[in-house]
Amino acid sequence: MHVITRFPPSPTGFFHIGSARTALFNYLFAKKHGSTMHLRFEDTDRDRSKTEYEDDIISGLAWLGISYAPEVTRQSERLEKYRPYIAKLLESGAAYEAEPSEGDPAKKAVRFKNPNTTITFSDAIRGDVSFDTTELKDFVIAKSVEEPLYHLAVVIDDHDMEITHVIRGEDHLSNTQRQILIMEALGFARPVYAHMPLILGSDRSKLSKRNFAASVNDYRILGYKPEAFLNYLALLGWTPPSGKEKLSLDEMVAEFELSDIHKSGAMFDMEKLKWLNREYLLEMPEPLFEDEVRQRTSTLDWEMTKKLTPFVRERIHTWSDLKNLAGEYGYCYAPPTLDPKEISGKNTDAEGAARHLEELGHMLKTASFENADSVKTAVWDYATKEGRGAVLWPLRYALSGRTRSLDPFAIATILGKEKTLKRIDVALDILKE
RNA sequence: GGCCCCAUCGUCUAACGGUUAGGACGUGACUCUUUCAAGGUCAAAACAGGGGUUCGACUCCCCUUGGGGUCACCA
Repeated sequence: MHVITRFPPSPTGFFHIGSARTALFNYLFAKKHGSTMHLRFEDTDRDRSKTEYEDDIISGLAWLGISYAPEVTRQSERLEKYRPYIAKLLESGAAYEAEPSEGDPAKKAVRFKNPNTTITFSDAIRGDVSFDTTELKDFVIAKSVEEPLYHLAVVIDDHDMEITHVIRGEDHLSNTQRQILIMEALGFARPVYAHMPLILGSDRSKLSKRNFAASVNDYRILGYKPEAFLNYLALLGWTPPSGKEKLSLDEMVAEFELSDIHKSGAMFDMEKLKWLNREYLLEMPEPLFEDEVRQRTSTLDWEMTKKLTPFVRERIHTWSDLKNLAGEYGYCYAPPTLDPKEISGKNTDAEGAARHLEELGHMLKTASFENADSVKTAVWDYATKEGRGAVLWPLRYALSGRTRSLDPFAIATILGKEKTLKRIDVALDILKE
């Protein structure tokens, strides 16, 4: 099948997650058919269009790994291309110059002469859809003979770019009738339409720019991996035939079909995104993961953070969970302040805690600190004999100064033998006071 | 309000006339366990309502209800 798709954002706001999914599906479909997607900025509204928004969209696409044909088009740069078509419509009587333009009284707006018919088109996702165009009246298609408006520009661009499939949000469903009307007046062939369901906010309404984290860039800042975010986006409104929930971009391409896109809107569930992101974090190769952690914790002592990393890896969902590292695992970076009342825990008393810590100190002096297991092996029999709670709580507390922390074997491994023994001594001194 | 689209657990979804209506996230319990997580096991949780069609409807048709979109010289 011959396929050419396009992603036509209007640079009037930051890259929205709904737009990102539209881009993704257009990319997937094109790629699936050995074709490419075209990026086209719909910036006929010069007042609202900003280059900073273009930049945001471009960098967002790059972040997500969605590629497109190298030649990017802008409607603002194609103004002269539209003129002959407007002239043609005027000439054939399909359109006429009407009242003065709102912005400029010297110019006349161009209205499309509505034939008042019924337009029926077949949507790849929804089947046949019909509209009676009568209520559209004679709608305006250009501010003047040289300033086309959205519907006209889209139709001409899609024709010139030989777009075969228009995959866009459901919010464009009722726009389609206008565009088909123009298309027919111009004698253009119809593309295949596919109107995707909308991504809904937690109140089930359209995810607007006012909603929290509606921009792609928000997710980069929140510390999500682009692969995970993209994967989640794909799942909102599409289920691959394999039923897989975790799939790479290439796997998506292989499985993608328009007919598998859903019809109804889907709420964005941050919790599931977090879960998926953790899955991606967990499967990262060790060196890559360490590298990311290092870059994101540059203010901390890397020697220590590096040792902490394997334990942290199990516990984070997004990179931003790393922000709390110094707080959450402060005891790794600096000796804790101990509360004498907390040292013993609830399974023993101060006397017992002191006895156990003393004994643990002896055992750990000759133990291997190679890894958490080796530390565990050194003290496990003793702890089991004396009561694990009675032995291990004082140890863990002596090392962390926290009622909640990593397990004592992990902490000991991270700290190393010297610091571990030192902290046990400190705790003992406090107990003896 | 007119027009259009949509309707399965709280959420994302599977089912394409015949299933104890399945899975995932989340939630709860239990387990593991020195704490907190993670892990393991189990559980609760849905076909919006009403009519048809059919031997048989989550699946097909109609109506109602509900939700959403759209009605610019924005895109």
